[in-house]
Amino acid sequence: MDIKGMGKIIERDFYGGNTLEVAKNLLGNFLIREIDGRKIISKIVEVEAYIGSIDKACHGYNYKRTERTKPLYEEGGVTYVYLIYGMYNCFNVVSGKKDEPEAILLRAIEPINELDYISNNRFRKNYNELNKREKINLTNGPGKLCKALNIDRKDNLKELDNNNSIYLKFNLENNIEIVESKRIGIDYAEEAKDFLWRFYIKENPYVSKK
DNA sequence: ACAACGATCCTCT
DNA sequence: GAGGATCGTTGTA
Repeated sequence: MDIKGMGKIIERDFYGGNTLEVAKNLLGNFLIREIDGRKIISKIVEVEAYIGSIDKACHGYNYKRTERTKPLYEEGGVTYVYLIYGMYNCFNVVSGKKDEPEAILLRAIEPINELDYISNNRFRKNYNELNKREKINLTNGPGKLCKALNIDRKDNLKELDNNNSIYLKFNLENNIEIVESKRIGIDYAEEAKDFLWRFYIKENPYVSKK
């Protein structure tokens, strides 16, 4: 399948940079999910940055090391997938340097192809059977996009490269305006709840919250 | 061994 | 906007 603007794979050094910059630079690029013999393509439209050294919302705050937080300490370029509320998976791209617990949560994507596959994962029916509300709710949240792409903890701690089933590719025709705002669902995080570390593509209909 | 919690989502009103 | 679902992870003992 030919996708307009699709460039080469995003390589490991890209993820190793400053996490806030990497987060913004992810927007507009393509997420590729290979599963069940398919290649599902979507566009990243909303992300949040987490930086453990200074961020009370980060699972690796104050360099906390547990079984769960292990992936955060890897050199940027691996996955971090965890279960939340006993029901939903959240997918992160680990960023920054080794031993610095930093990652970027993917909060929303815009589906490009394989719409029936995504629709069935989410609502057990084909895309043309969805109502307007269901169509926009396919992938506009961190738990939703994992359900849509069939991502769970089996996908944790994997390199984001061609040898694995999740990786990114550049969008050579990326032309977006970025909005910065407060992150969602971290009211407990004291001063960190006000950090403007949520980034999304202005006016994109698949963003989870304005 | 156990209690408390959570980077969410869905269904109401 | 409010409330409930649901269970792995974590801290405490």
